[in-house]
This record gives sequence, C-alpha cells and structure tokens, in this order.
Amino acid sequence: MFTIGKASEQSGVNMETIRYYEREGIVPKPGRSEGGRRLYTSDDIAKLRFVRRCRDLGFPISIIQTFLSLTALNDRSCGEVKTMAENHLVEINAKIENLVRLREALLNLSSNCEEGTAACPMLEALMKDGFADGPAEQCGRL
Amino acid sequence: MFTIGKASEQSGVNMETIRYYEREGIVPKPGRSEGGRRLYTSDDIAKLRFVRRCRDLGFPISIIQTFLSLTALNDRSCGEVKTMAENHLVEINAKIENLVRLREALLNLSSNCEEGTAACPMLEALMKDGFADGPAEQCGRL
DNA sequence: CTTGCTCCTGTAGTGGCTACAGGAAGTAGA
DNA sequence: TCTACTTCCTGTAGCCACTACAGGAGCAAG
Repeated sequence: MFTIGKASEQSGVNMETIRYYEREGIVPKPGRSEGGRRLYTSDDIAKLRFVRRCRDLGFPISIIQTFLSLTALNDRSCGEVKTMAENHLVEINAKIENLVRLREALLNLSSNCEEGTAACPMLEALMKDGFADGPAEQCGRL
Repeated sequence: MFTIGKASEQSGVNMETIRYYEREGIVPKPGRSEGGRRLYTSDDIAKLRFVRRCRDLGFPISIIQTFLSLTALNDRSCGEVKTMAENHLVEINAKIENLVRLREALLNLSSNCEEGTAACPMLEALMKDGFADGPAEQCGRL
C-alpha cells in the first residue's frame, strides 16, 4: 500500500492530478488509512500509469475512460481499441499538417522583417485588408 | 459603421469572441449607437482581423497584445516582432517533433492489434509496469 | 516535544473561447 | 400601426485538463 506521494512518483501522475482524477471518477477511489490518507495498491498505480501514458499519447480523457472500461471487460476489445487509435492517428496527422503549413506561413512573413526597419512588414501584412488569409483559414483553428 | 454581426463577418472573428476580446481589453471598446449597439469602424475591423490571423498563426493573446502595442508605436518594432516570431517558430517545431514521435509510438502500439483478439496487446502494453515509457515522457506534455 | 514533511479538503484560476437565458432594439411586411 | 422576425444586449456558466493555493491535520525522526 502506497500513499499518494509514492503513487505519484511510481505512476508519473502529479499528486493534484491524481486527486482530480478521483474527483472526476476517472480512476476508482482508493482505500484510506485510519488517519484518512489515500492508500494505493499496485493495481491502482498501474491504472494511473495507464492514464498518464494515454494522455502522453494525446488521447482525451473521454477515450481513456472507454479504454479503461474495455480493459475491465477484457473481451473483444482489440478491434475497438485499434479503431480509436487509428482515428486518433488521423487527428495527429492533421495537427502535424496544420503546424507545418503554419510554420511555412510564419517563415514567409518574418523573412521580410529586418532589424531596425521603422514599420514592420509582417505586422503590416497581417493588418492589411487584401491579404490572402493563410493556411489555417482553410483547416480551422489549431 | 458596422454592427457586430457585420464586423464578425468581415473580420472572421465570432461575435461572442469579439465581445470577449472587448471584455478582456484585447481590442479597444467600439462606439455605440443610440440604442446601445456596438458600432465598428473599418479600423476596428482591421484590428479584429489582425488578431484572428495571429491566432491562426498560433500566437497566444499575450503576444498579440504586444504586437498591437508595437503597431500603435509603429517605431523600430520590426526586430522585436522578428524575435517573437522566431521564438514562436521554435515552439512550433517542438510541437511538430513531439507529434511525429507520438505518431510513431501509436503506430507501433496499434500494429500489434488484431480484430477479434481477446485481450488487446496495446492496452496491455500501456498497463504494464516494465513498459519503456514512450517519447512524450522525455519531452513533456503536449 | 518540536520540527518539518506529507497529506487533507475546498476553492479559484488558467487560456481562449463557447453557450445559453432572458430581454431589448431594429426591420420588414400586412 | 401592428406583428413577426432577426439581431443584438448583458451576465453568467461551461468547456478541457489540469494547477495553485489556503488553512489545517497526520505522522515520523531527532
């Protein structure tokens, strides 16, 4: 049995975040000591680690909850998981594309800037009415 | 003079967002009609458009506020703008790198998944204790 | 017994919006 | 002129996934 500090260390989840996950019902409530302190089993910690890894992979909490319920069922979950992972991959690819376009737009804009110029051509271009709106326009907010 | 609906159309900024920008002091308060409706000049709309384009380029509001104050001064701003744009580019590059690593990790994980398998190897790998933590571990949250 | 660490609860703040309720102003047609 | 409809108003709450902090309590070592 581990207190929340150790659980945090072992799972890589911030203590405050652990309590937040508990409040939100993302992970089950742990046991308590006589003094009222949270006590985590290795299983609890494995779950926390799982959540953190999924978050690191960019999955939103809602998807992670589905994952957790699928691991609980432990039954024909693989297809569903794969589908969700693939959908997530599509989103990641879209984000990468957006960022690459954005990088190009920014490089173009700032390349006209020279130290010491009175008025900044980059800001002027962004202020102008006739300026063709950049890549982000077509692909939504980032 | 344009009402908020037209200003929204012409600038590409959502009406509610325009009001939010006003509340937060990001753009100056517009004039009002006798009935109390906001009235925007073309200058006001240019500012809104500027903010939107900067947001599309991924700049945070705080930086955009600096940009706006620099355009107001209109004096030796170019060097500062270029520096901020370059810092922003560094951040964008870091995000791209993270996402590319993340994509690889996800591809690796889901490639082991096969429709119909009882237990999902991807979820098991993420739950496991000895699993080498992925790329996101070294480069922080996304 | 005291010091200092860990932990507790509860609340508020972050960024950048978005949504909604309940009402007022303005406009177009009958 | 009346009515129906649209646009706009203010104010507040919600979104996501945390993070920070206040004010106190438990607990272990010296």
